[in-house]
Amino acid sequence: MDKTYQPSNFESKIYQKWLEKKYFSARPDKNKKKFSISMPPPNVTGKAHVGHALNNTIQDIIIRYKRMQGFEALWTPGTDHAAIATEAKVVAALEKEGLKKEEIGREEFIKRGWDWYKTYGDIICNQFKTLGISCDWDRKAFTMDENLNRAVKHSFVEYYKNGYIYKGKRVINYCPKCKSSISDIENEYKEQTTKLWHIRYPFEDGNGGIVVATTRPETLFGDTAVAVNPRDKRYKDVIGKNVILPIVNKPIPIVADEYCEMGFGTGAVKITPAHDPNDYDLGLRHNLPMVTVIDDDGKLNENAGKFAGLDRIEARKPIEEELKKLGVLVKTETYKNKVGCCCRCGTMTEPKVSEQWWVKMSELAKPAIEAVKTGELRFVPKRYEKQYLNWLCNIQDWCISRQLWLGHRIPVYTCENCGYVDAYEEEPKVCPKCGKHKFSQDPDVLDTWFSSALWPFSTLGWPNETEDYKYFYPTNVLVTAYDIITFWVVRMVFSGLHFTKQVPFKDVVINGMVRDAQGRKMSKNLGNGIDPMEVIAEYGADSLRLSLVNGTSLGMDISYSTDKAKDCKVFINKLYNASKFVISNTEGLKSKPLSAFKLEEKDKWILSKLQNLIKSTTKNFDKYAFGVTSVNLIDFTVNCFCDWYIEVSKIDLYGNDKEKKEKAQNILLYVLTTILKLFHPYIPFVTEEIYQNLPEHEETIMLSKFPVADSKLTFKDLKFESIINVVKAIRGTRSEYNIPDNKKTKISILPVAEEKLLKESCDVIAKLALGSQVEIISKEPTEKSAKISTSICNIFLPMGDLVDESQEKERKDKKIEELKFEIARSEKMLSNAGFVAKAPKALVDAEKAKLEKNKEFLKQLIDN
RNA sequence: GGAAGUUUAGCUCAGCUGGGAGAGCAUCUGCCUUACAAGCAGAGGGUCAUAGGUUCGAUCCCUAUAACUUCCACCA
Repeated sequence: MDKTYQPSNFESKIYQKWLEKKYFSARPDKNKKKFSISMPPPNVTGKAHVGHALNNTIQDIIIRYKRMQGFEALWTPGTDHAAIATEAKVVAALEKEGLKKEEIGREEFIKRGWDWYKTYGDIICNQFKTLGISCDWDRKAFTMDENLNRAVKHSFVEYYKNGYIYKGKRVINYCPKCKSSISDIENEYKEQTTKLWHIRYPFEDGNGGIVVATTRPETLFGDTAVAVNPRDKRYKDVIGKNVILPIVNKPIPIVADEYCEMGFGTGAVKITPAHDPNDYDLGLRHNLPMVTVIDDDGKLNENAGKFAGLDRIEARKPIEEELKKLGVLVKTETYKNKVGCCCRCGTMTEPKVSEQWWVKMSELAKPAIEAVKTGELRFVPKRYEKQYLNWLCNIQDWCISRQLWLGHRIPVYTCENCGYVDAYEEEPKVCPKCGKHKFSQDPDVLDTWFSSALWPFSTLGWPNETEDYKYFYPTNVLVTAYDIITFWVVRMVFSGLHFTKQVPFKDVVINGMVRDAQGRKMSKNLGNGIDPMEVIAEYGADSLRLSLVNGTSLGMDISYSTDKAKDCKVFINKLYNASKFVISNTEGLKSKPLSAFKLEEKDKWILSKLQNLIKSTTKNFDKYAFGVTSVNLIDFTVNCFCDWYIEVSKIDLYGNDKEKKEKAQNILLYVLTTILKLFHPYIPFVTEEIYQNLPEHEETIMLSKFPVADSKLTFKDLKFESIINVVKAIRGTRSEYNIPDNKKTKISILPVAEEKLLKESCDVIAKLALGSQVEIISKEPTEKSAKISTSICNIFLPMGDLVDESQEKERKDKKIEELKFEIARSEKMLSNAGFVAKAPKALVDAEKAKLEKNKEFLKQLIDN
């Protein structure tokens, strides 16, 4: 082993070995229980970020834990083609070459897409590998793979034949930059400061009129009515009349509709059915014509007259000028509102009437709601089920068509001869209606989430009933961030329930978002993103992994800075060094069962604590409470094992008693091995590295058996605790007297209880409390000493003239005060009739015992 | 407008079914003690956001308030 912990020396080597030995691979095995996870597939658009690292670390902890418990543990990795995002990247790459996608054509563009998928898919997967995650890479899937495409087509056709998919015209969100429709959840509302234009629409005689307030003057050309509230007295008399649409000079009606809020603006709204979802509905109610004024590029079209060709936003200024000129611009005011933006590119989306493919949601949503209500599907933490239910209970139909080239093409074909339209899993050869052979396929592709929705089962071979599918499906747990509950979790659940009649996973574990040290979102604009690869390069993958989960609680956001990885590296270094100590002192050891040895108090202490640690680790892992578990593991390693047991063990290791030495070696090795195994899911590399250097070990730690608590190694009444207290008391007093650690002192102990224990522990006390000599005495020494009282003994540090009488008195008085306070507190509690009557008996008894003990201690203190 | 979350040490956060407030980092003091100076030992530091309530007992449960965050819906 290296002198110091240097992760880069072994991490990639170990990973390579794991891969070669196929430790990650899982195959159906009837003799074992299975445990399966499908990895949320990262997009092939970019590099891994810290969020991926967190998400994958959690999954890896789970899967490694289960694998060590003997489950046939499958973790399926893969990537997502992210239709819209990838298309944008490929378009941008083309632009650099001075090309447009139309110029190279659909086929060539798709080819370029595949180059992209390959390159970036490999990049992100390789980055994931450096994290040390143990997914079965041989099963790596991609949402555009042929078998997944088959699953997409199969499910589409199934939905289609059963009437869940339909084509419909309505207002959708259209991104003029991506040149595609997007679904409602992809439309993000962002606050902006703009103007509110108050425009007068004159009556037909050219006088008066109605003033409307709008944030979108450029849609004026598409106005086909002005609406007012029917109960609005101000406009009672004008309903049914016409006003003249300025610039266009066209009469449009004033209609009455509850949609108008009387209190807002002037109470009158211009209605543009082609460019606003609410206006569209209102238009339908009032039978209004629809006039489209903005084209697919976001520019005004011929209906805007001389403004045609202008960008929708840029057109505002000249339109304002024109309105001013016409004398119909009443006023403008600054105004804050929210506008829909494309979640991929941030461009303001354009509500647009168009014909798209939809999935009818109301029926599909029902079983998905039930699954949570019955507990078949469980969210951890539970509160996230509200987000899920809230969305599903108010669900709208899902717009699944995208006007893109990358992605799964919609398998709907039209017979060019008779016009018969249908969905087909395989490209149709013969028209079932007319028998002719020429078809045209729908040009659109599917929303990327359509294929992701099938992920947990399509990656296992569905729609075929493969062995994998039968054995591993449904998966056990899904780990994902809360931001895609609606995008993805919901859709997997209803798709899974519909197609496989089962929930695709039992537990949904929600991890938080990783933010920067100030709690801000990591973003390119702020430049505050942390590259996990850089963290790994500097501190190692184990440190990164541990730093992302240690001390966190599930579902909470994490403010991350690389300092955390540094802190973890410091700890791992500690573990590494402790291991080196154990290994160098157990060379060639043939271990024996610990029952073969006569255990002392210190041994019982560490062994009992370890059994409790095993129990709590298992319990917490089963609850997905990884944050608290690693804190406990670190605490035990540092504060029990390193600080006390290792130090104490040196007495036996370097002493002359052979049996004691062998016992110490066995216990050290057992405790270390157990710690390594408990820690392995968090820090797989370093634990494997150390494990391989142990005098006894199996082929790999990752397939070794996860520790189980041994009741034979669990003891009650851990007396070593009082020795620890003695040591701490001496150390404290030494520090009080400013005795430097390089100066040892004589320690005399006058027992008041546990005399045998104290006698046996003289060497321990000498070692840990820097005693030049430790003696058990039967009466107070005559030498001038500092005196320390503990519950089992009085301790004397003979220091001659250094002893400060007032300090001594102060310490004694302080201790007496403390005890008196404690006693008063206990007496108060016990004299409270309510407490004695209602509190649990064990608690009352414990309080009584404590009171007695303290009273005795106090008496002893005062008497001496 | 609807919903959820957060508020605990200087900082970042833990705190399981209500029974004496914890960690890491930072700070101060002393030590190169043969696993570790990336270390060891000791110390200081908190009205658990505020106000009520329930309870023998509240950081924890309930109500209200304040600040911040997130999700959903969205007013021209």
